[in-house]
Amino acid sequence: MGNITIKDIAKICNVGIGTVSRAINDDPGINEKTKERILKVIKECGYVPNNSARNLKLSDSNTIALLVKGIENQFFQGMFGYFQQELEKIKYSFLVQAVTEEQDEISVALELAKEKKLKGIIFLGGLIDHADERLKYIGIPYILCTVALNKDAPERHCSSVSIDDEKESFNAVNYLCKMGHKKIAMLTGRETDYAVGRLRQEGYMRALKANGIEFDPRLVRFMKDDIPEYTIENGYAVTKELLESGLEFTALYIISDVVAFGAYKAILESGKRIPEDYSVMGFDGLDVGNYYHPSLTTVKQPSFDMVCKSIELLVNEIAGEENHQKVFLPAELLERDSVKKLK
Amino acid sequence: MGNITIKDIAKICNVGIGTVSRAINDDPGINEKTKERILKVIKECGYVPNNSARNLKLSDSNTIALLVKGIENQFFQGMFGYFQQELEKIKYSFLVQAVTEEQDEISVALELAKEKKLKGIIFLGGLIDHADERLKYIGIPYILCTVALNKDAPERHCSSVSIDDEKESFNAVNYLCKMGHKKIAMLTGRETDYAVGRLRQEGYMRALKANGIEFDPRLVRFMKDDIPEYTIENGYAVTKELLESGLEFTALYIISDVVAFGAYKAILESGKRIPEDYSVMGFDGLDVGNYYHPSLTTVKQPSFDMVCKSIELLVNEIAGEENHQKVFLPAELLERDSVKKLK
DNA sequence: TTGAAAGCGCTAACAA
DNA sequence: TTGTTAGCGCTTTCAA
Repeated sequence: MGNITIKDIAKICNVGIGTVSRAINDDPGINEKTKERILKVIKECGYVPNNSARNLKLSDSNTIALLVKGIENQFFQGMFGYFQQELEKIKYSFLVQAVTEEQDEISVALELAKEKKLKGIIFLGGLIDHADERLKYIGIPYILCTVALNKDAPERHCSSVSIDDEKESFNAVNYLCKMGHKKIAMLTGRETDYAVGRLRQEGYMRALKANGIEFDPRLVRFMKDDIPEYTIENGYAVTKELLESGLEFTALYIISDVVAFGAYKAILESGKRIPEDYSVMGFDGLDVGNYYHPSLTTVKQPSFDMVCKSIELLVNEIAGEENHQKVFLPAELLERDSVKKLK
Repeated sequence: MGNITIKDIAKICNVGIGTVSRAINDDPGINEKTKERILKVIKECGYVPNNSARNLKLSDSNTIALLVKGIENQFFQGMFGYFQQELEKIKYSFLVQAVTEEQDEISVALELAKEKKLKGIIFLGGLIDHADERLKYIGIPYILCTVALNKDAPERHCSSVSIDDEKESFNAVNYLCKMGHKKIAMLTGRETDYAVGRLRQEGYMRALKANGIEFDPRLVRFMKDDIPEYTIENGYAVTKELLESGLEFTALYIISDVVAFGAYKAILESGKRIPEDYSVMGFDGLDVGNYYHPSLTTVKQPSFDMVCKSIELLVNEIAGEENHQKVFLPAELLERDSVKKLK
């Protein structure tokens, strides 16, 4: 019996469907008594309005959607709550749409925008190295959040919010150098990666140079192609290889915290200690890093600020602002216990 | 210009809207040439069909929805892929809908069922201790997956798939006893919990009894009320208190792996070792437990089997089967490195 | 192989 | 304060 419609309710209550609609939608121009009576019947019948019909009719919603490519990404997950909370403050409703690895986020965005009559879209992840011209058909404001911006990347016709990957990576490695490390290995993205992985590697190389350290390509290790990219499994496998190579190093700089946790396992399992034998530095600033032993020193991405800035830019654009901005927010080095100072 | 409709396309192509619809939907009864021509125009115009209109018109879909309460739950996340893959095999489309802590999963289910004309719903998490009579209005088959079934819980008018929490918990603690442990502490759910926490605690107590060990209530610790329930933070806080209490114990049995990771931190931070000073046993069987040091001995819930069985029951019900079943699947004890054999 | 038209369930404008 | 009605964009008969 899932097929009761507004018509049935109207009939039962002996009113017009317009009146039922008014009761449902808290319309001011309705008699309290009538409303109560209708609501009572609705409850008794278990009537639920059909959202498709509603969306179809409504000329616009007040909804902003968050399109997440990589919903399992812990760093992203930490941001959902912030989005929800901040969007609620300014009276937008909020919708999270997960996009799988295989799905095309542009198609999803296009469809969703129409179906839900969205006011705006925030892309979280994905869209890395292609600007798709179909985006121009989207017809509503959208913004890219936490998307690594390769300098060679195609120009986009929208605003974006991210960190400056090259610079923050430089700072991280520079910190390791200042702590006395001279042999610093790095775990980065896949060898073919031209986004985050490349940018952070560039920062690494610049920091070495600035500290007069010669770059040793053997100390840079790429995520394996046959394992999902930024995972604990991949970190474990790559670190194990690095350790077995017999190459000397005192610090290991890793492109993401999750990968670093895999490195922890490989190091500890080999009988070595952190940070006594190897210092480890991560990137992202996941809370869970506090709960590893020793707690992970890392670069914390300003997720809350990124959320706020993204919303601000998007809302401005919804309000008519036409200038697109590329905003880079500063990250923060979190000194915890996994890096040792060398004399 | 996000407002192109099927009508516009029809006009441009000089055909009826019916023909455009046929082109979009791969309808057999359409001339190949016409179809190509229309598809070309559609692409050029960036036309995207409106799903609301489509859903409204369609008399039924072929979609099964997964309603997840607690999308951040790692154990659940591990199941998404399985659902996707298994549902695809039998040609159902698949939809994940996250339900937040505050949302009412029944309302969400009711709305979604109508909006998307669903064939069936799988509830993952939530719905623990209340059977809501509104569910009878849902009008389509649904099933409860991984929901702890308290024996006192209200009778439900649907099938369910889960493990036998009491029994598996008994096995886990019995194993610790067989390994020579006599002082076994337990970390369980909140003190007010009447679902998983209570059931697993009952298993714990029965195992102690079966092994002639006297129950010491001081060794049972509940998740703190001011911290999200099954989290690493809570595990850390509770374990820290337990350690500081000075109570003696050689093994710590923990209601969930994630909570156990928090316990790891508290133990290691206090200068003690696992398993030399304290053996630790988790519950769930998360892969990530392999990457802690030492790897976590735990009870693995048969997530893949649970997915398959849930789908099987649901599909049978969609096909007309009327008997509801409560299925309990066996869990598996994963012996890894965090439990030491005492002489 | 095609076009015209009905109607899915709802909201909102208009009339009463 | 209420009922009636047009029409949102689509699919699917029915007739041509």
